[in-house]
Amino acid sequence: MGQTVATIDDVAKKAGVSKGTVSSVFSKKRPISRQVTERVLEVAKDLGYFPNHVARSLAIKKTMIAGLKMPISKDSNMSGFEIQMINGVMKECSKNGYRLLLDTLPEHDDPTQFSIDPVDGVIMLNPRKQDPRIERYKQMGIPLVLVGRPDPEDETVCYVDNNNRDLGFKVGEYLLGIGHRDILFLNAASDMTVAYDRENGLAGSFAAQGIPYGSVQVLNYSRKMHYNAAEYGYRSIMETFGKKHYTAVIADTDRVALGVLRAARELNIDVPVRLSVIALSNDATVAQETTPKLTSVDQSAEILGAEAAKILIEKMNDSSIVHQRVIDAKLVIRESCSHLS
Amino acid sequence: MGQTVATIDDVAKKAGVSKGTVSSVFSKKRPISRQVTERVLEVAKDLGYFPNHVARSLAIKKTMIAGLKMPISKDSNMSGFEIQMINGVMKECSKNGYRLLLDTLPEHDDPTQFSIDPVDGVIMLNPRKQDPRIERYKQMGIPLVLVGRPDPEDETVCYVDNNNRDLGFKVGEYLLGIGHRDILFLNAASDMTVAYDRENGLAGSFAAQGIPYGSVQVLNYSRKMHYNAAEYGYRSIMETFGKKHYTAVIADTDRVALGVLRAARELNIDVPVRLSVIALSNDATVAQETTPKLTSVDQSAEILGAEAAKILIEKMNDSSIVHQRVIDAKLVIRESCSHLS
DNA sequence: CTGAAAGCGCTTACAG
DNA sequence: CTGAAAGCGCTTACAG
Repeated sequence: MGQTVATIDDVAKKAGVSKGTVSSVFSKKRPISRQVTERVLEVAKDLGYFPNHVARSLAIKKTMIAGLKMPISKDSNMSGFEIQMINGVMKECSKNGYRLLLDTLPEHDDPTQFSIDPVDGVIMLNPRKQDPRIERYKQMGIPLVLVGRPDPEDETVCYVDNNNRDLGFKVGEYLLGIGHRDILFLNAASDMTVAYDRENGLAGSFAAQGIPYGSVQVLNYSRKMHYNAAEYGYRSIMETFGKKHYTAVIADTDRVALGVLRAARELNIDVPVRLSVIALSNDATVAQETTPKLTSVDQSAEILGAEAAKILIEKMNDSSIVHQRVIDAKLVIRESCSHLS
Repeated sequence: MGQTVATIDDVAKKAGVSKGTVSSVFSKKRPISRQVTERVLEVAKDLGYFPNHVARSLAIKKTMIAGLKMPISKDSNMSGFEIQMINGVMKECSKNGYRLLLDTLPEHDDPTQFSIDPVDGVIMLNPRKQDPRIERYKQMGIPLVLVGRPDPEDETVCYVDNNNRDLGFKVGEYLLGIGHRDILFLNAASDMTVAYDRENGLAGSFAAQGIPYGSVQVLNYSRKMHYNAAEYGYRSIMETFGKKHYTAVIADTDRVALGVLRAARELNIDVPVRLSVIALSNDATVAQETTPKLTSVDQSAEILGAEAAKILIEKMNDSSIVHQRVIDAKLVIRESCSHLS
C-alpha cells in the first residue's frame, strides 16, 4: 500500500531527461555526458530506483538465467550425485554471469500450464524415454542440454553423459574377476535410460566371459515403493537376504549403498567378507568415510555439471551448435568388495 | 534465424479471437466458451505456442520465483549446512508452487549494476554486519527473510537463526565438563555474526564456571587464506599442533572437522584419546560415517531453510508481517570427544 | 462470454 | 550526446 517502487519514468521526470537517457546511464549501452549521468544517478539514489529485471528481460529477450530442471521427491534429499552436479553447473554459470533457476516443480499434463520460463536455456537432468519435454523446449526456442542421453538417440540434442554401458561393463568385469557370480543389482528406476544402459553393460561383461547372466537379480527403484534412496537399499537387503542368494550387491548410488551397509550391520553381515558392496556413484566425501570405505564408480558428477553448463552457455550464444559428450567413469577400488573364497 | 516463437498475437489472429480471449483460455481467469477454448487450444498446439513467463510476470507483477542469495567460493563446494538448508527451502517452495532462483553471483559495488531481480521475495544467507543489501531490498519492495540474524538487531526484518550464543555456550560447557581447558577454536570468518555469537557463547560458558578464557585460541576462516573449509581445518592443525597447546578443537563446520581429522591421521594423533574434536554443524550423513563418529551440533539446517521459506511465502502475500524465529541447536554426542585424563 | 485498448517497465532504432 | 515513440508479450478493467 502507498509505498510504491520507483520506475525509470519517475527518475526521467525528476531528472528532467528522457527515459532513454536514464536507460543508457544504467545500461551503459550508449555514452551519456558526465553531468547528466551524475544527475540521473543522484536522482535514482534519492528515489531508491533500481532497474526492473523483468521489464528489461522482456525488452531485450534475454534473462541471463539458466534453468536447471530436476525432479525432487518430497521426502528424500538430493543425492550426492545431484549435489555435485549442481555444484559444477553453479560454478560455471556464476563464472559467466548467469544465475540458476532451480526448477523442481512436479510435471503436470495440462497443456495450458506450460510456459516459456524466464530462462535463456535449460539443463535437464535424467531425461526419460521419449521425453516430451525435449520437443517442447525446441518449440519454445529454448536451448537445451541434457545430463544423460536422450532416448531414442537424437543427433540434434546436446547432452553430456557418463558412458553408462561401459560403467556397467567395468563393474561386472571387476566383480566377476574377484569371483562373484550371484549378484543383486539395485538398479535405478526402470524408465530411466541410465538403468537400461548399466544393466546392458553388466550383461555384456557376463557375455564377454561366457558366463550365464541368470545369476544376476535386478531390482528397480520406484518412487511409489521406496521412501528414499537409502531406504531402497536398506529394505532391499532386509527383504531378500537369506531368501535370494547373492554374494555381492551393486547399489545404484552411494545413498543406496549407505542403506545396504546399514542393513548389513543390523543383520550382522560382514562387509566385505560375506558380502561385497559396490556403488555406481561416488560422493567422495561420503565414500571415503564409511566403514569399510566404499568401493564405487566415480561419475565425475561435478565435471558432468560443469560440461553441461559450458555447452549450454555456448549454445545460448549460437543456438545452432550441437555437442554430445560422453565422459568415461572410472572404478575407484576402496574396501567394500573382496575376493570370493 | 527465421524460426521464431509464436506469441499470443499469432494465436489470436489465426483463431480469429482477441488476445484477451487467448489469455483467458490459458490463465482461466475468466470463463471462455467451450468451443472457443477448443479452437484456441488447437491453434496454439499447431503453432507451438506457450505463454511467455517474462511478459506475464511484467503484467501481473509476480514471478512465482523465490530468490536464494548465497555466496559461493570459486574453489569450494557447498557445505553440508548449505545443502541441507537449500533442501529445506526447495521443498517448501516446491510445495507452494514457487521456483528457486539461486543467486551465487559475487557482490559488486557499482550502483548501476543492481537490479530488481525477477523474484517475489528473497532468502539471504549469512548476512554480514551492517549489510547494505537489507536496506536495498526494502527500497526495491522485495520481501526478505534472513538465515542468520541481522546486525545490528532490527525489529523490522524477518529472520530465522540458530541460537548461536547458546550453541557456543553448550559446546563450551560440554568440553569444560569433560576436563578440557586448552581449546583451539576454528571459527567462521570474523565478519559473520555467527562467528561473534558463538565465541561470545563459548566465553560465557567459561565465565559461568569462573574459568579464565585465556586458554582458548581462536582462529578465523578467511577466503583469502584458505582454499576451502576442509583445508582450513587441515592446515590449521598442521601448522599449530605441537606449537600451540590444546587438547580439543572446535571446528566451525563438519567440513572443517574432516580436515582436522585428516591432519590428525597424518600426524598420528589419536582422536579422541589425545585430541577431542567437535563440529559446530552436522551433516547427518557425514558425521555418522566418520571414524570416529563426529560429535557435533545439530543445527537443523533443513528446518531452518524450511522455516525461512515458510515465512517468506507468508510475507509475499502480506508484506507487513514480521517473523523472527530462533531455533535451538542441540549437541549430538558421538565418539570424537573424550574426557581429559 | 468476448473485444478494444491501455498498461506493466524497460530498450532501441531513428532522427537530430 | 539526447529525445520521442514504437515495441517486447502479456493482463485486465471497462464496455457490451
